[in-house]
Amino acid sequence: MPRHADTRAHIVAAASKLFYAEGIGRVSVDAVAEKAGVTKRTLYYHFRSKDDLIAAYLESRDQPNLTLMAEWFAQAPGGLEDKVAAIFHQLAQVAAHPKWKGCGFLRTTAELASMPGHPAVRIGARHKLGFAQWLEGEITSAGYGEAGILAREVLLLLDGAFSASLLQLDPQWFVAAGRAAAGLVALRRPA
Amino acid sequence: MPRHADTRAHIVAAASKLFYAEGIGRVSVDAVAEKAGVTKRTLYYHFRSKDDLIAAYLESRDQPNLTLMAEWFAQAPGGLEDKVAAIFHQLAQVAAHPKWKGCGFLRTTAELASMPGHPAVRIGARHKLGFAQWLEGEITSAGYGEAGILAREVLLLLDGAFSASLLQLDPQWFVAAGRAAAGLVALRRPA
DNA sequence: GTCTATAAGCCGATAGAC
DNA sequence: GTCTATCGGCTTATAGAC
Repeated sequence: MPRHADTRAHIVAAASKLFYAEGIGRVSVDAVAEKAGVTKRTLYYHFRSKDDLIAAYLESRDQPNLTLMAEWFAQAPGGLEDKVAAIFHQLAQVAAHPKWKGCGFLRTTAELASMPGHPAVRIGARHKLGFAQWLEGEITSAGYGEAGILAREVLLLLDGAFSASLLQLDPQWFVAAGRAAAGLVALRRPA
Repeated sequence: MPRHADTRAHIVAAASKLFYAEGIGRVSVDAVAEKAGVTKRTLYYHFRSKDDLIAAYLESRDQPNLTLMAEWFAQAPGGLEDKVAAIFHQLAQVAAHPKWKGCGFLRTTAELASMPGHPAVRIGARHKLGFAQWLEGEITSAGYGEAGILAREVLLLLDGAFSASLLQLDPQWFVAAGRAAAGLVALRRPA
């Protein structure tokens, strides 16, 4: 058990596992503290409130998730269509695991829909826009047109696939979404 | 206040308003009973548990929501592209209202992600598949090919737009999704 | 309308580093 | 000694159940 330096990081890691697995509303601060191996007092020393802890949870997943998708994209062979489709195919693999429970950003913001100004909602919104902006850059680099529109269309299909796969418990929705995304990309292929 | 016959329906109506506005986890059974004007005793006479009440909430929104979208589709002028796009444009209008909080089916099932067998999740899954099947029939009637695939692609864009509009608080995502959907439909236009 | 469990959040005290 | 990070226990509100 770390004594001071990375106690905060340990708490965030414990919170991430529980919040993702159960949903933020079903996880108590007591449960997070117990999982992290600290007392509630210590937890409240590092975080002002549960809401702050929720925001830290999403913040901690922002860059890792974007990096992972960027790696899938970069390592996929073929043209832009194939690289975009690769993100969906990798997600279909991930979604097949029993512990997969959809997109933590979407689920968390769905739970916080009645609190529009919540810091975690802002972080979720920024995360999704960050993905679209990164993808827009890749589309532009590949020489395709209407990069901004196209990147947003892919994001729509991605979030739709997160929702449908979770609801139907069927990762094949990612495959279907990937095909649709590749089709939309192909529509803008430069001459 | 109704005395016996449709007490159950009144409870469901009260629950629907509260669950949609606040999320199922943030609404207590007490709050539903008070809003419905019944005692908790009466509520537990009509529903075995809060989970049953949640399932009844989604069940009560299934047909009305499908009917509404079918009406938007039927009343829109133009070809299949225009009729599909009309659903998205109408939803953009609805999403502009301050009380709009996304799709109740998606938000509820997101909250219940850790309970895959929950009756409300099954109802949500059936609702979305019902939409896709209805749309598949319309696409087939219009003479377009690959109706099943196309209907699912439209559903993916629809659910993506629900997620993005809620997260970014921007109904324009429905317009963007509608354009993408119309594009995918046009790809399958019969010769 | 009462019961019991549990939620979020707060306070008094203290061990160890400098 | 002071300051930082920790702990155990406590308060108030509210949950679902009967």
